[in-house]
Amino acid sequence: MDEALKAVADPTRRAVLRLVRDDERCAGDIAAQFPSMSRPAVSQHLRVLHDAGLVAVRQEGNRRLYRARPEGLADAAAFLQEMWTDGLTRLKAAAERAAKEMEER
Amino acid sequence: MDEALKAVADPTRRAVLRLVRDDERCAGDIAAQFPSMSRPAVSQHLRVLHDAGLVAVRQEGNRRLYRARPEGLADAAAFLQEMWTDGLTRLKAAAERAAKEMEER
DNA sequence: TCGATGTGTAAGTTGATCCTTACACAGTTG
DNA sequence: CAACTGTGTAAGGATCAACTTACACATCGA
Repeated sequence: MDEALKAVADPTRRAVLRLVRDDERCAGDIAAQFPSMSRPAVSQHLRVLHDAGLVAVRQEGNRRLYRARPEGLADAAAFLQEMWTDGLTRLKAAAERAAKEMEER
Repeated sequence: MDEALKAVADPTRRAVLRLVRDDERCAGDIAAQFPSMSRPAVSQHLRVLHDAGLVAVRQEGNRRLYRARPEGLADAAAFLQEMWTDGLTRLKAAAERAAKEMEER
């Protein structure tokens, strides 16, 4: 989970994930979306995503096709859900308690 | 959002967030939960969390009281929601299409 | 006012990240 | 077989991240 969150904390990698979420894409195709950085840099980002279990690879002839593996985000999503949703619920409850107290004076 | 995800990618900081999710706690109290690392180290983690908007601080006399700020996770949670929930939906749909194709042969 | 308490900040070390260029290598095509 | 394509890996540099110890400061209590 650590690895997944760290992987997703980088904006380039998030963009890559969005690219391969709907369609399988080959490495060069992905790299072409990032003209500001070298192809090996993108290749390394793909490696990080793969090591974190966030993408799957499939070789087809000469190319490597990547696609997103949403399951890899399960734990990270669970944590954020816990902290965010539940946290907001508690915040709201606390705010309501506070409002009530104000009223009672 | 970058900052929030990076902050949350560290296991110590996630533990800190859990600690201050329900109750306000003072810095020393928090640091005491991590006997394996120095107090300044925890103080620095608190700074990172604060800079990322994930905790709020309040001074009370001598101590500083921290509490979680779930709103700070909004964007990060939205991204994971998008990648994870939607991604799984798509995966499921794809699997069903594949099953149908198998059947039709 | 003075010592004790609670915390943040400075400086420095070590290891991780991110990117670049150069290179290696398999598969495709003529 | 030879040149071409598509991609990963190696090596190195610049920056960042996570600690540690030492220190600075404000507040509290006698």
